[in-house]
Amino acid sequence: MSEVSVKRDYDPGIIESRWQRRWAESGLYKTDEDPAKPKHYALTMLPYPSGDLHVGHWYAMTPSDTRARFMRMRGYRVFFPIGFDAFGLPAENAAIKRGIHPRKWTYSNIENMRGQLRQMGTMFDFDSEVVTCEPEYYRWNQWFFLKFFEKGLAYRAEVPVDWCPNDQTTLAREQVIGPNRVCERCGTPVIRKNLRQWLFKITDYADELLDFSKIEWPERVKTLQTNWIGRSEGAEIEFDVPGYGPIEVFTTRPDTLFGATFFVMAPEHPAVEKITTPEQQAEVKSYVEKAARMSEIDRTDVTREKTGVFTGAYATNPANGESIPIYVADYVLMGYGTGAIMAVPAHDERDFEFARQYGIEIRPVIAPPDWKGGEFEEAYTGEGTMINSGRFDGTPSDEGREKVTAWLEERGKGRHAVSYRLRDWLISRQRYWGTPIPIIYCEKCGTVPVPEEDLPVLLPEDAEFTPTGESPLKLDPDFYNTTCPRCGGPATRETDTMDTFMDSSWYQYRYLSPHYDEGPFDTERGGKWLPVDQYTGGVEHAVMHLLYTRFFTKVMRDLGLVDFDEPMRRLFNQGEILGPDGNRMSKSKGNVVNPQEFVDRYGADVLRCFLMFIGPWNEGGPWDGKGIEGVARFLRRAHTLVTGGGPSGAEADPAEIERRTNRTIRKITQDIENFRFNTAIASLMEHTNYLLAVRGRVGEGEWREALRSFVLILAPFAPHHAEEMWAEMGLSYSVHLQEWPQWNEDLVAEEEITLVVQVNGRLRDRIQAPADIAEEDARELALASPKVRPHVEGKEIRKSIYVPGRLVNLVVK
RNA sequence: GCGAGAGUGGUGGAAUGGUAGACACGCUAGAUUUAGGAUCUAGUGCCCUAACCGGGCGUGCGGGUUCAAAUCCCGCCUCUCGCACCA
Repeated sequence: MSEVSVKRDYDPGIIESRWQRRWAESGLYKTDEDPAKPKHYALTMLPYPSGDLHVGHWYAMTPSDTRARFMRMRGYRVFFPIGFDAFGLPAENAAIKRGIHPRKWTYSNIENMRGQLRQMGTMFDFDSEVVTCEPEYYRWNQWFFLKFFEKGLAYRAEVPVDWCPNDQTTLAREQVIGPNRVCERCGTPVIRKNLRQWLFKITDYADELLDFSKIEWPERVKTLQTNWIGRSEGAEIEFDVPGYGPIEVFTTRPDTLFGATFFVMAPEHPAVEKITTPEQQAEVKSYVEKAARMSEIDRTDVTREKTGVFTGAYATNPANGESIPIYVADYVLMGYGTGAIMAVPAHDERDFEFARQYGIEIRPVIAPPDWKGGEFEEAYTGEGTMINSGRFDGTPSDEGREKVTAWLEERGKGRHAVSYRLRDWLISRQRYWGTPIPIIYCEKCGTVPVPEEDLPVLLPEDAEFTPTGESPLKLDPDFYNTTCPRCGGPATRETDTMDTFMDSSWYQYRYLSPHYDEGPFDTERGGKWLPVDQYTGGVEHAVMHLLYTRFFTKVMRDLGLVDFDEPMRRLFNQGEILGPDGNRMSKSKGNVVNPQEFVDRYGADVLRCFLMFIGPWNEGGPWDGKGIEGVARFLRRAHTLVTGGGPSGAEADPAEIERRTNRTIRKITQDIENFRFNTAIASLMEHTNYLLAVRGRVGEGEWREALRSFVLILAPFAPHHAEEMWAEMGLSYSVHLQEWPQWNEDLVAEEEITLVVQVNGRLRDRIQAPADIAEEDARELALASPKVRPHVEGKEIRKSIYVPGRLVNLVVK
């Protein structure tokens, strides 16, 4: 068979779609439920149906698929589902722009992407597909909301919230990104508003969320979540303000209490107005107003000089009875602790800076080790010995923290306290395309949850959804006006919809029984598959989706729905594939790479393998399509192994073929286990090159055996090619139902090795030697080398190091 | 400022104490071809040498440990990401 006809033989357009059809017809990827096999739930993050699958989807999904296929061949029953995160803003924005309904836009995208997902050649179980904008799905969002409400985990409160002026909705704290505080979706800087909103009490689970002992997740994600939760331990201390009453502060350093020489309140603190003396009223008022006008970005700019205003009032330090001045300053934030602090300039950098500026006493109360007395040039924040602290003088500061707290507690002036940076999860959104919050407001009965049997509260199809800043559902009288389920009187519905992160917090459970209508999922089936064994997705969701879904699972456990604590046992973060210009791919930058043209030209297998080959999966990087030719060549050459000339002789060493095959099986197995797809492909290439080199010089039996193993280990990477080759070898359908080949460690070992000879650590020669050569023999061999001799002649050999099977290093002088 | 990750040929990358640059891209030469493409063969870190034989240098920079360092330790530089007045 000539090379030309071989080339025509593998036409990806024909061959790939033919196998895809056959796979679908034969139900090859229907989930294997065989209870005798160990289970493996592999999950890739729920994609948003944005229109077309872009190369980023391929990058995220196909290596996951490769690993799922591998697990299946290794004897696991594998559940590998897919679905669509179908609610959310882009649908609405597109709908507004094009004048079509968000549902229509979303479904046509889903339709489109379903076809493209099949083109990828994945083993997704499409029967388990979940579409989150379906009433049969969001009904259970509402059900969860009701359960949360019953448990006191869902509540409504007027809170300062982040508002995106572009998307015209509130955002959760996690969805405000970076120092510039921009919207996670659109990049617009957010503004502050006070609104009555629904929140989930994720803070109740803060401590448990800090415990990662039951999961194998990347350190990076665990650190991000830990920092996000921001637990700090300390004390709440009451400072009395004569004529007003006690005001509480939170501090992590109660041991420095005696050094508090002033007191600061956040401009938003509700007591500010009440404690301010008449003479200071005007100045304080103008400062507070200025702070309110200032943007969040300016307000939190750390390089800015500290500013503040004296209120005229004084607070009493409960430790020593001293009166200290109360300031209003914007470096104290209302959103953390109690919104008021005791300022200890000697031992806090910010307080130090402020005290210098306003000429306030800086009194050391913790003596640094080796301190000789004298003024502080900067705040000392480390540990030391307590001084100027009355009865506590001489106490080490770390001990002092507990002792001072206990002392305050005895006198009813303070207590041990823990503070978190984590805020409750704000779930209200003032947009149309989301899950209606199942709450009814009745004048007589107040806030009434929609009874479970009335779910789902359907999202009206014909609402006017152009954003106005108000919830669109408010403008739909048929939706808005209702009757109270309790008293039957006139009532109105909650018109906000839920954050779409609600949908993705529990979708992995719904996949198990997407049409189940007696609960969010069939718990019996859950017992057979849960929890997720291997999750893969981008790190950008570390403190959003990945925190929310852990929270959800813990609540679900407390509701008795699951009997474990963590949703996903293992997590792997793949990197992000960037545009050719090194920037994130986006339509506006015009740097989006469309996978379709590569699929058309080379086929899905080539694109899959190329994406796995370009580098370590966790690193991502800019797209550079040039190297794809190399992968195309590799698969073409691999294919010619079965179509090209067969065995015609037996000159090649059969042991060598066996050894190489075993070694490659071992390498590929270990690489897939460790997500090192790039080196796996490299060794497949190497093995292909070797097999091509010995083709025609191999006995029939060895050749077939070598090819069989090769096709099996190729199968997870290039499923179409492998299937085609398998069929061409006359083997029975399907390669994907075969068992993963075993390697034999004894057959991997080399009989002969390249012995490296160094003199004083410098490479001088390489000598072929038996693998089990003894030290003396190796040294003798080395000394006999004509390349080595000039470097050792006339010199004393002081030492020789022998690394068995690798090298000899002669140390001479 | 704090925390994490990274820095290796023209390019993507491999090697986690023992042959630096596997595997590819690209490039050069040759074969095949009317030509181009495709394919095949050989070469390809840099420098000295006409070439060979040799040799030297080389993993961001500087030092150290070791028979031996891209890899371990100390100090610095650069880039990327995250957090950032959190009391």
